[in-house]
Amino acid sequence: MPTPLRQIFFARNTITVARELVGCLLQVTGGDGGVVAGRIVEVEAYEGENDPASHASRGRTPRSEIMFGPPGFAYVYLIYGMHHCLNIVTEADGTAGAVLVRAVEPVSGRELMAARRGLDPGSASDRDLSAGPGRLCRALAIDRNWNGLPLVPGLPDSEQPGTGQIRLFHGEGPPGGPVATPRIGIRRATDRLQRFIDPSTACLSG
DNA sequence: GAATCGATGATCT
DNA sequence: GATCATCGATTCA
Repeated sequence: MPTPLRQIFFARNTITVARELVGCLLQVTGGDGGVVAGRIVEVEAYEGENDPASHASRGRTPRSEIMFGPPGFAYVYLIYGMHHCLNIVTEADGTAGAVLVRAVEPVSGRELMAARRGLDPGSASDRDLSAGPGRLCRALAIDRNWNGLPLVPGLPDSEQPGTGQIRLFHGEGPPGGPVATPRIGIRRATDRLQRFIDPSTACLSG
């Protein structure tokens, strides 16, 4: 396994980080000890107070506080009462920003992902397993207990009960670079091309 | 295959 | 009380 991405990777402009995350490997050790990994194929960049679609757009609140903190931590929240979304905090400490991980292509632990999703591993497509932020969190067994978990080595683990470990590794990006498109499922700032995808995969949401 | 719609709870006004 | 960075079941074709 190559060297994990370190905190300095995330301590940069949110859009730059989002672009460069496409193709990286996401490896998750669940609270149950199961290990799964996927290649990131779809992300969205959410900036701070100048991005109307961002949870940080109205300044610091109990929920958005994590986005203003140091980079390389998980921001996990519940949406529509039933789905979790995984974000990675970006920018320097004090500046808000995060990248939403919207889809991964399963690389290992496919059977465990299918079991967690309640699908038959034989007939489920990669897209069924982990395309879409809610599906992805389900397949990776991530819930809001993981909020605030460090995703990079060298930081003190927050030792949240019932959580595991997330690590990211450099990977092969798309040949022509990631493609920028409008973000999905939002109402504000829909003109911004801040969704980045690997166009060569069938494992995309939306 | 495309369109529609309900579930369900934290967050913010 | 309205909103929401979603998903899956259902309906119609």
